[in-house]
Amino acid sequence: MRHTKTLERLKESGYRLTPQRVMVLAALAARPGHIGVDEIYRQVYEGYPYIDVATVYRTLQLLKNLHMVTELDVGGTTRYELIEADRHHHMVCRGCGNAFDFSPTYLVEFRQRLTQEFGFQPDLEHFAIGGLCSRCAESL
Amino acid sequence: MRHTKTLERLKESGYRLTPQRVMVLAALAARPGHIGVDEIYRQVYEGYPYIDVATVYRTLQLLKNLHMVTELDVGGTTRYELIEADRHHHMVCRGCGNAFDFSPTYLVEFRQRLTQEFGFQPDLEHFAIGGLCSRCAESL
DNA sequence: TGGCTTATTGCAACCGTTTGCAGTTGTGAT
DNA sequence: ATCACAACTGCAAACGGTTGCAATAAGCCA
Repeated sequence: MRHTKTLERLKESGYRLTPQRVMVLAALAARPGHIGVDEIYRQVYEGYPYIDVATVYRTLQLLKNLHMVTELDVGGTTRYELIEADRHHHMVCRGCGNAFDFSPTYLVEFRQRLTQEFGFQPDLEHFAIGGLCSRCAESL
Repeated sequence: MRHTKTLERLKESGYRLTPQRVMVLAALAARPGHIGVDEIYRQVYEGYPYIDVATVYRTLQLLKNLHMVTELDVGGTTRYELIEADRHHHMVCRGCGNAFDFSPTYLVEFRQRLTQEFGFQPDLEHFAIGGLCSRCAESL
């Protein structure tokens, strides 16, 4: 169970461990990578047809605030991913829609300059950048 | 008229110069800075009550694709801005919601590394980053 | 175990944005 | 000036996501 620790953390944070939340987390854990709300909803629905989309959205919102999932905009559709130990950022290709990872070290210089020169503290935890991957760039 | 050139460019690109489009551009030009769809809609409505929100959205989408406006997400609400000669990026404060500008030079190192090491070509034209401005950071 | 409190849920209505469609209108050619 | 045609519009319906509310149930304590 990849999400057992996440469940414990939820409880420790003072939130209730409802079946709906467990099932949403199970759905997130079942499929590695970025998964859409509709997929989560469908999977939970299989085991519990009384589930409401609103609950799925509220759960995802909660998990996002607790930094347990990342919200990621992939070509117009919002997708979610369980946060694992190894933090990374995303490059989302506007050609094929795939998401690639890159290390936070790529942004340290950028962050430093904004902080030093403007006193601005950028949110870079869940940072994603659009663009064109090498394969799609070739096939143009 | 700050947007006369934009109008000409629209026509040159093969798009029709409809009254609705002219009025949307006028609304964008009337107020400097970032402006919301509702404000644009209301202002156009004053002079032409048959205008539909869908038309406003479609026009903004078109102008965005032609790189004549920037779309900017300021604390959950989407805002638009006419692109003028001096390009800049945005820092959006999650405390006060204000948007500050910074020069594209801040991102050259970041872009170079992504391109060289992954072959990924990031879209940085209309780049915005969330965070906390110095004033809001102080008052915490 | 049972009862209390309050977070959480399902429902339905809502919001901002997008889309299909049939009618309209800008534009370029005649 | 008129015509023809595709681009464009307004409308209404749809979409993804959010919110207010009354009913439910998780967690805690006795």
